[in-house]
Amino acid sequence: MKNYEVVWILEEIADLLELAGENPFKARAYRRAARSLEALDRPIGELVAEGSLREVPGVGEAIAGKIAELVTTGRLAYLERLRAQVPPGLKEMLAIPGVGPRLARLFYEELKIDSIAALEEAARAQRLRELRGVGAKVELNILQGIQRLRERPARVPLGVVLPIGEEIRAALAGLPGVRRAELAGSARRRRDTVGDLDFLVAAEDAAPVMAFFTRLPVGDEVLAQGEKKASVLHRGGFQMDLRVVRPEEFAPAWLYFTGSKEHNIRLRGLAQEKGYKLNEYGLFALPEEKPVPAESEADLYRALGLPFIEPELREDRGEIEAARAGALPVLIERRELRGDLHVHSRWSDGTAALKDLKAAAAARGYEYLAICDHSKSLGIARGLDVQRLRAQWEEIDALNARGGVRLLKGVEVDILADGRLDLPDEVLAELDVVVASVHTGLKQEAEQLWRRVEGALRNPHVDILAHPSGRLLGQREASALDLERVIALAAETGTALEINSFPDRLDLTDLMARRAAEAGVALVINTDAHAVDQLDYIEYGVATARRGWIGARHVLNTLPLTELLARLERKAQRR
DNA sequence: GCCGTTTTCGGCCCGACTGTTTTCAGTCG
Repeated sequence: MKNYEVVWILEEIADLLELAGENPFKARAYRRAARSLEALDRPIGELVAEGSLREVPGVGEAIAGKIAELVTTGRLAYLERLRAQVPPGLKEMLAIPGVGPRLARLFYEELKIDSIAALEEAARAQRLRELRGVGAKVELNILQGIQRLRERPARVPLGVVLPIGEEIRAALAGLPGVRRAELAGSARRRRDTVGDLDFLVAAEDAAPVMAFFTRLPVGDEVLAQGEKKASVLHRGGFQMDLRVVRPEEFAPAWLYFTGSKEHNIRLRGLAQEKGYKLNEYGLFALPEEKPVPAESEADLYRALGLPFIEPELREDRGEIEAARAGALPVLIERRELRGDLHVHSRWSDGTAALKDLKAAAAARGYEYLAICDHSKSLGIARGLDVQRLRAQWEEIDALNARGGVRLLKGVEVDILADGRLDLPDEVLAELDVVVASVHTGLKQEAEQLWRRVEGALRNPHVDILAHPSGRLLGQREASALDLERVIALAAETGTALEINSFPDRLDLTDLMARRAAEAGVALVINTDAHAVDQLDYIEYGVATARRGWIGARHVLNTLPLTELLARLERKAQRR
């Protein structure tokens, strides 16, 4: 059983406990355990086998017992009892904005409503308003909520919302009376997808900022509006939230609204231990609530006895413990990258000429750029055969003769459905960089996929496995390939794994990249750019790496050119 | 259900907004 399957089940138990009207702290305990296990860097089965499950924060005797049952038998009697007790439709109702466990339960107990469809019908028939605490407005909101649920895109890729967020942030920052405007929430933490875009503004007078925000041309509908807080639905279907605070409240507010929720809960717990109260307005010494001065987030962390924690780490995935122990990682920064090792040109399905890519790389301060066009089997992408590949080398040599950014001869060679590579070894041996990837047969069984990838990893000429899971955000799930096995073999063979920066890939994910780095696997942050401007996608790959606790020492394309080439050569010579 | 330089029992993060209410419950983040 996969870790994420255990996590889902614990979350389902939490939902069901809430719907059953159980002690809410019990449900929270299951959620906390789920969060801890999500961040675990080992298979849960191993912990069960060695009896160390209870060392995981939030996992006590009862939950450990249930996980053990689940992992060893594949079933959980407790869950089955809960499922039998709570109709499945109640859980589905929780997805409707404005419907929580109490309302779902009320609808079921009083009106026997056990599905979204039945709820919609009852709301239309105006039967919900008969219930105590429910009026016409709630009924209307539920109908709109159901509508929105059907229309809304799930979470939106970071690469889509971040440019929008930055533009609006800049506009807010330019308003008269605004001292500061920043992104917060999951966009600031650089999660791969963003549910809603959060803005925080420091201003003495909130009214003009609220007025501007609720009348943005890109806004479709104002969902909520108070004196200092508003929510607007963006035309793209995602929600945008604004908070306006007084300038002296900015630091605690930014900390608070950046989250994650789980990180905040831990910080508040630490504050309590130290005799403080922490909220979005500041840190206060109890019992008289005397404010503790803090001009920055770093001041607040310091008051709690911690060093500054980078936003990308704030997920309660061990960063609090690491901070307390003085063991926070030094995270990679974009300027540390000396080149991009996976770029397409006009030679296959890219749009840019080699000379323009070279100029663009120079403009970004790079030392090298690997041209990795597709190999011939990818006909749809005008993949290169040996002859055209050699012709491309001539152009590369001519450009390199002029000095400046060094173009590396590379290829993105297809791992064919039968496991062979799409180019002969003797050709691969002549290249500076070989990136291998699976583009077809992504729906194969895990074992079949594994045999294909295993062959590529064991090939002495393959330097990098690109976009290992094959996922496309919002379009295609990760393949069944067992990435734990890939990581183990990549470590053994000295093959690097790619963090692909393309906004709908971000593959490896933050968590998998972290596991790979911890297993001693070298990582490469690439864009997979098919156009000049896409070289800037590198920002999202760097963000993913940072969320994976990764520093420059784990990443091959931080190496100077000669060291990089020596490192790539080393694998080929291991045989 | 978890957890403990106050604690093995009694707590468990905290506030804004909304809607239905005459003082608060539910939801959300």
